[in-house]
Amino acid sequence: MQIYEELVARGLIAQVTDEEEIKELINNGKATFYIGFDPTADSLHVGHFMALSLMKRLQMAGNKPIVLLGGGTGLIGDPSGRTDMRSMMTLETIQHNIDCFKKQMERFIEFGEDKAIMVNNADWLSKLNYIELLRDVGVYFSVNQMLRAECYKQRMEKGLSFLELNYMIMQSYDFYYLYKNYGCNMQFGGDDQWSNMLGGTELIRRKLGKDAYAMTITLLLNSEGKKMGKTAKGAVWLDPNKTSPFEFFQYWRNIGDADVLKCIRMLTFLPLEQIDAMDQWEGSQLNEAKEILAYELTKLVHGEEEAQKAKNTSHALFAAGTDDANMPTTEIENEQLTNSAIGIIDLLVLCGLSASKSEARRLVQQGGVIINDTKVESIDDKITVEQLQNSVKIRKGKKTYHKALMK
RNA sequence: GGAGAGGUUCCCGAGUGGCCAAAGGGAGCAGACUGUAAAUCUGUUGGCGACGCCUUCGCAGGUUCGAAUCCUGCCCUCUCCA
Repeated sequence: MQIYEELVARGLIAQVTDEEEIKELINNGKATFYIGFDPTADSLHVGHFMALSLMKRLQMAGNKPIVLLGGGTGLIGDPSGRTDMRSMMTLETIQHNIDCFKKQMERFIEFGEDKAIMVNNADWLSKLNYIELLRDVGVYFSVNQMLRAECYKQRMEKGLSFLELNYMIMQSYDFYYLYKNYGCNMQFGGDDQWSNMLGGTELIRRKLGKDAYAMTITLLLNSEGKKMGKTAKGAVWLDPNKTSPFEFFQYWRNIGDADVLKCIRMLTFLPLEQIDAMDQWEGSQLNEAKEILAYELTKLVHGEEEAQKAKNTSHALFAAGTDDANMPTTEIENEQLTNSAIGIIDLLVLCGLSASKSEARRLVQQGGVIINDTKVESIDDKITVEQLQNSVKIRKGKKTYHKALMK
């Protein structure tokens, strides 16, 4: 099976500008393609991960990837598919985010001569001259068409600033620039980037009379149509300091039944035959599939050792219910004790298991706190130094475990 | 620039002088049921030294015994006109 066919089989392709041509290019390793990453945060997330895996897949098939860091476009902010404007970032923040991105990317993609290259669009975008740009590039864009673009739909109600409207032009210019200077003939990206990407192919056609291609990756949606890779607290990050390998593992371990196979297919590098075999699984057998998914992804992102650890912790907690060394731990200082003990409410707050004492009280009153396998019955319960010296296992709800011990 | 509408708690959205820490829904959290799933049901969702007190309804002032609600100024958004 060739790479294009594999991408289709994995359900990764959302839209393409010219199927035959793209198939021909990537199946024969003739594509030089780019994917843009705007430095919107100090860590990559699952959406970026998908793009990077696609990049890796194509690289393995002999194509040449260009990672484009959006040092310039990040200054503008992509309005695509958003209901409100992104907050403006300072140059320093953007630079910091770019540095963070670089480090994480090097884990996935091989950079170097004849391998992948990395560029920053600040290098050319920030040098543009307004009047020149308007005359050279601006003429080729129809405002009427831009406003009709799907990605701005939501913004037509809430308001779209001129700054943001220009995002599409910048991204189109990037493609044009890379085409001219790096022979980049293809752009990939999330499906929400479709309009922006078409802007680029159109610009190349109009300015150079050449064809370039674009292809989008299916957005990872769950069976309810919501974007995956997000929790109530925010994105699932690839940075272990923002989302620990265990949390990361658990996120995938707890995926809905209806979404497991799709995720395995789209996100892992497991052979398709093996995945097709899992397709038959039903009911609680899916737990096994979820574990495979969680393990594979944790391995890709955090390495085999961390993946194994996360898996062990998960087993220890949910299967056996015993203690484990990898549990998040809070050390209690002497000053935090009164009469050689600490109230359960204070302890919960201290460990970050509750945002406030009120929340902690509620939690206890609703029977959601278990200490060392015993349910806490009263909000006045105390934990003594002796207990803390041996370490105390706190369980909040069904899935959150924490350990507290004396420093 | 002109005319109109509007900014409410995590989000949507009610409330137009006291009964408002603010309806309803969504989302979250906890409990039951389960397979660490989904669906469903129940409770809960500003803070604290908690039958009380403090902070919150765009921002800053003012009127009043009392303001999310009335007045003044400012900021922001949308719609129509230019």
